[in-house]
Amino acid sequence: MSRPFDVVAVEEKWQATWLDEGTYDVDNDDPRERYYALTMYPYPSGFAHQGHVRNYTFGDVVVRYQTMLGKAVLSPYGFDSFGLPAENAAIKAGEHPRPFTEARMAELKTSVRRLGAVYDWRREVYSHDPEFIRWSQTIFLAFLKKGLAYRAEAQVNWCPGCMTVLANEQVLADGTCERSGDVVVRRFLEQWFFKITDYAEELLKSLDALEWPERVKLMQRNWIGRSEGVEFDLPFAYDETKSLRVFTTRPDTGFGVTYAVVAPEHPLLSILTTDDERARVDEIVLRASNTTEIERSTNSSEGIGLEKRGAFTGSFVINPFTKEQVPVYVADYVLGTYGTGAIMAVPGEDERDFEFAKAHGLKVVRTVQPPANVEGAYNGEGLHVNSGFLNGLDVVTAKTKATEFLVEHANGVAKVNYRLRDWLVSRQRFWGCPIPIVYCDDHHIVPVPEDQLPVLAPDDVVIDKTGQSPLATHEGFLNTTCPTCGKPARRETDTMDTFTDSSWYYLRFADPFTPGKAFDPVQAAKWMPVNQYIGGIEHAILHLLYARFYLKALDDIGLAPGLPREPFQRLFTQGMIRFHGSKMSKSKGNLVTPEAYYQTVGADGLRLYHLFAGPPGDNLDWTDQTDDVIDGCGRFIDRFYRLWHYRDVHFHDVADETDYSVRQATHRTIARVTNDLNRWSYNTAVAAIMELLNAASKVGRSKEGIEKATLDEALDVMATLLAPMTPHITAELWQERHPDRPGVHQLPWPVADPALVAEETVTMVVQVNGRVKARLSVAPSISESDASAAALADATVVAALKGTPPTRVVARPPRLVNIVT
RNA sequence: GCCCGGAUGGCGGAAUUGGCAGACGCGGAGGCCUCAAAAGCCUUUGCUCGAGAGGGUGUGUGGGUUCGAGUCCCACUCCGGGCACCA
Repeated sequence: MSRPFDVVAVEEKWQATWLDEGTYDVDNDDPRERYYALTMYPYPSGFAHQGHVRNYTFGDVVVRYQTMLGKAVLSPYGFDSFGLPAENAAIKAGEHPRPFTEARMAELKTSVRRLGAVYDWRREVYSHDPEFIRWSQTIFLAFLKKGLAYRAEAQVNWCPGCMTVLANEQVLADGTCERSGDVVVRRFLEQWFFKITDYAEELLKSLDALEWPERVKLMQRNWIGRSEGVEFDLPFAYDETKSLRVFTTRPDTGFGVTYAVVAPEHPLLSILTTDDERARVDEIVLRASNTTEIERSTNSSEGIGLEKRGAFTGSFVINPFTKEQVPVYVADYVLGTYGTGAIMAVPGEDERDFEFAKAHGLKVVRTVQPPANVEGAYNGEGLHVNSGFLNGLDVVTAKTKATEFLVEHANGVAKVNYRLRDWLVSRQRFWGCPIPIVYCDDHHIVPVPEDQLPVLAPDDVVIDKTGQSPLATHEGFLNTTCPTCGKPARRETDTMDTFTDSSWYYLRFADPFTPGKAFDPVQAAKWMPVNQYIGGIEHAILHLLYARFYLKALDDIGLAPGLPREPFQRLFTQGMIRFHGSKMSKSKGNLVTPEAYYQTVGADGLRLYHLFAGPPGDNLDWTDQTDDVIDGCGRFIDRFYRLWHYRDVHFHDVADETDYSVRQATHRTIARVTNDLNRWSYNTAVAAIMELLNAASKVGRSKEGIEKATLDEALDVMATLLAPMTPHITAELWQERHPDRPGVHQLPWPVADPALVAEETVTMVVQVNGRVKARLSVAPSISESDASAAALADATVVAALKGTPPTRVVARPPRLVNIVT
């Protein structure tokens, strides 16, 4: 592309200006109305790719637009710089992860600056900064003190090859480790947890008030998984003083309980198991303990070996509804970690119970009358049958009655259960925030005193290819003394999940200035909550849930007084970029870097493309046509540049009707673009400005020409509207024409003149039997009868009617009249 | 399997409340400028019948509600995403 101006020079000039002058630095005591715009801080993966470009373009439009609306906009930048990829890359290169990570940070920083995205760089944070680590550890210890952090034995995915715990995502579908290929086993390990389950109800309830995409809220609701039911006792048949406690959401189906099931991990299992059955039960328990949860579920979805996944224990319990004895089974389809780890099985109304009953020849009793032709389990609405005192009742009523019955006769208690589990934060990794704990033989778990924080990982670690946690083998780090008694002690060698860093970084951004504090709540409160959070949909659950939990917990332990309990008021999730159909990512080697485009269409052209290509929330396909569209965006900027310099424009002196129509278009564009920006419809905002340029250009270049003031107004408005989107060229052109005025980005956002937005005449469509026959120009205030009369008087309409009298005339003035014959 | 979202020209997409389908852009066709090209500019472009005026048809498929449906309802197909034994 040949451009009418030097793109690179213009863009570099303004990038330097914004950076040197700190144009977008904001102080905590700024008197203007506040706006906190935050783009999720990135994992530093090197130079930016199109996903970053898209992300930071959207963020930058928000920052610049809100600034022009007169607000003090907080726009910080930082790095989620701990994490597995750096550790793995460092192992591969035989390097320490820090220089590796910092080199990638420098690269990404170069990229975002070159894009023209503006930040208050004084507030930059990164997770591996010793100061950030200090406060992450302080928060951990505060959680510990208030009982929100605890240590417990947990079943984890353990890779024997890597000698470490794996996250579920790191275990492949066939149950092997994604890195070493070893078969992953389940293992009990002492691990640190955060008590996020204490907040399940609040996390669920306060979702309602958030201006987030509904699907993200829905995903979180499902993840939390609230369910209401009853917990009650099934007495042992041989000894009614003992009982098996179960949880159900369907107490109304109690008459259909034909067996009970306990999880392989259930504490009463050995008591329930008779000698005759012990061998078969042990087999189930062994199998379950060697199988990951992923495998367990894979088996079920493929329907493999249900009869092998459970066995009779030899014992019976009494169904409190029927007083009948029912057998107790052990099966791995019941989870030890949910509810009471035991269930009442109702094969008539529960599909899993039905399948299991079929495989084991157990009795099936229907308690809710299903519609005709239902074969298997039926869990829908219906009237109760075979259910004693519940017969004839609908499900809701029967639930209430059955709950009352269980409360009275079976130690029943109404109970709410959540699918959400406590957050396991221990990672057997090196490149993360060390957990600040010391283990002493006498004093057990001892927190590292605050004046000894931060606990930093030593630099001279050997990171070799075994993948063994380097901290556990580093004698100098591992061996310490007990802060309480001074005797030799061991340090905790696990690090924290990196999601802990991203759970509070937004608070540090709000106030990284107050010495001796992670953040001063009074200062942070000036910015919080984040008004607009922008990021990828892949963080819909974990990051956004953990961050919500953190802020609530910080408030409850007294570290965040006066702050809101929700961090992110408005959330926007942008779509992914796909490259010929598959996800664009570094690991797939299909990155399209922005560098080449900076030379041709510039950052402005590339930004315009990302804004124009489609709805910001939709996925974007990078195809063979993409470069053509990007060139088109560059051409648009060039056409704007030429019109700005009156290229081929003719002027006339006295404004006429055509000029008036240009003025109308100008003000209507202000209204449209403002509305579009507020509703995240950047693609239509760009289209509206293109239309205005087309219209002004057409009139200006016509033989009759244009009045200068009219064209200048249109051009100034276009520059202002484009300023958040294509900041470089608009800043340059504005400075050129208005050297004495403030820069375009310091201007107030334009306001449309209502008189020019209002329409004097509108096109009214006349239909005959729903087909358009005529278009009439009418006043917007036209009455129903006038509209009908005008329609019926139209010659084309009369011709189309061919004398047939209308049976009905539907008038919807001023847009439409439909004549029905 | 369950739960969500989506399907509009050759392509990306627009149509905010049920009221002119296809804004804007890409691509295509024709033209102007030029010795020629690039760049730029102009015209045109859903499909189809017609020389034309004009007509028919058209928003994944089938049905429905309505004077009127891309938009609402029912059933289905395909695509994308989330969860995956949570009792």
